[in-house]
Amino acid sequence: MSDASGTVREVSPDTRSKRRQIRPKAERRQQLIDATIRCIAQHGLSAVTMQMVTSEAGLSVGIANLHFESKDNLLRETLRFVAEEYHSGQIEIMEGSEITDLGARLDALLDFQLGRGVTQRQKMSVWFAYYGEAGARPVYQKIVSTVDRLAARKLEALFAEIIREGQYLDADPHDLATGYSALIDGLHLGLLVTPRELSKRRARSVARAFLRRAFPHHIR
Amino acid sequence: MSDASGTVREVSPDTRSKRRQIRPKAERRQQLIDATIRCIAQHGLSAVTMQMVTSEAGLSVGIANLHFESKDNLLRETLRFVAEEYHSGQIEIMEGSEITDLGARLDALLDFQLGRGVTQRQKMSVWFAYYGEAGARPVYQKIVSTVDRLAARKLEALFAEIIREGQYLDADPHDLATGYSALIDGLHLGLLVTPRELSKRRARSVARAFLRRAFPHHIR
DNA sequence: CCTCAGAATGAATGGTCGTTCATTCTTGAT
DNA sequence: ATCAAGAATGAACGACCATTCATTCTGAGG
Repeated sequence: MSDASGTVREVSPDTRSKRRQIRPKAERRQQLIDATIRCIAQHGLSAVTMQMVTSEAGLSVGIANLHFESKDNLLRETLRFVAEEYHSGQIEIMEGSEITDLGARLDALLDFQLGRGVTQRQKMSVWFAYYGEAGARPVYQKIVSTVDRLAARKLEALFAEIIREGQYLDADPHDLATGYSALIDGLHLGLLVTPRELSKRRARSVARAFLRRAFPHHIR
Repeated sequence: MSDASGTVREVSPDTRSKRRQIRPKAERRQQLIDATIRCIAQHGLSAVTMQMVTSEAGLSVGIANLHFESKDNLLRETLRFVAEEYHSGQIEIMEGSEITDLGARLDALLDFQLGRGVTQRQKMSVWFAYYGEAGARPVYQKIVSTVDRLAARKLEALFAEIIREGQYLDADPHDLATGYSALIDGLHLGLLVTPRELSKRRARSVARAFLRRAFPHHIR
């Protein structure tokens, strides 16, 4: 459990140095954000303390307030990082020019949204920890909705293209995009809260079924 | 500042009764759970304190530890209450014998899930506040998954009935039920986090579109 | 080799939290 | 009217939190 006690040592004798290291500000900030993500995933947002985060990062307590002005700020920046990572990943796929086939592009998006990178417990925990507080904290709402809006627009545009290409009548790209995004969110939630009853494999199959019913000519 | 010393007295000793009231244990417990729900919705789970909850309930600090043994226990019981309220509402609709038409029953379910009672910000906030911590707290996972499982089974059975009645080929009730539940969860999330971009009206239309694509003969 | 700007440290601080329990008060039975 | 049972109170306590800042240490530039 507690490898902090020293049971698990750094292997390389070089890096093991307890000598204090001076590193550029940007690097330390990222180091602390990464540690914060791990702490939220392991202990829950409400149990995260500055001591916890800084010791997880292998640094001293004071450093968090040196690079971020406060705990509040650290948490805000951590949310911003996770949100932007997720949404920029989506947008990259939707804007990328390597994939020309629309069906294949949709598949790539689904792979990203329910693939290894995103559905790691760590990231999902952070994601929903903030969602849980969003109702009471407008700041969180703003951070999420800002990046969300752009991705939603891009998804809607992709769907519109597919609808045109497939001649799908009475299919509204706006509603379909909203439904698909909600479905993915809900599946993430299921993977987090009831992992016993929902495997990643099945989550992907469920999402794919949604797309197949909407765009039968493009999916499978 | 120091009105505790007695400088500010009750004005009208008769009507302004701050007289302490003795009530049965069950009533006090519910009173505290209700107050907890309001506090979580307003301040976020991580900001909730015992003082906050008890003063919201109009009672003294000590009372929470009298009726629940600890804060942890109060929070657990609050989650259990909200979870059971939501799921028993669903099950009542799915088991009820007043509605015989399967399409109408589906509509009633959707009305409940995205209607006034459930999508009040208060309830949604509580819901997702706990989901956010669920990754780190197995107790929460257990509470949710226990009630969830029963509702999921009932939904699956309803879907199976509809599929049989409508002769919907290659429609898997299990996958459809998972997808529908995830969609509803995702829509709740959207209503909570980005209420500006998703109205209740549109959320219902999106969910209805899902059901229509799956069961075209039953919905609309 | 020396210097010093500023990165890193961690003991100390003040504030807030959950919890306790001696005391007060209410109610129903006597 | 009296009393006992126990519900309700809130001041007090100890623990732990975020934040500060005097001090130590580092490494690039001279």
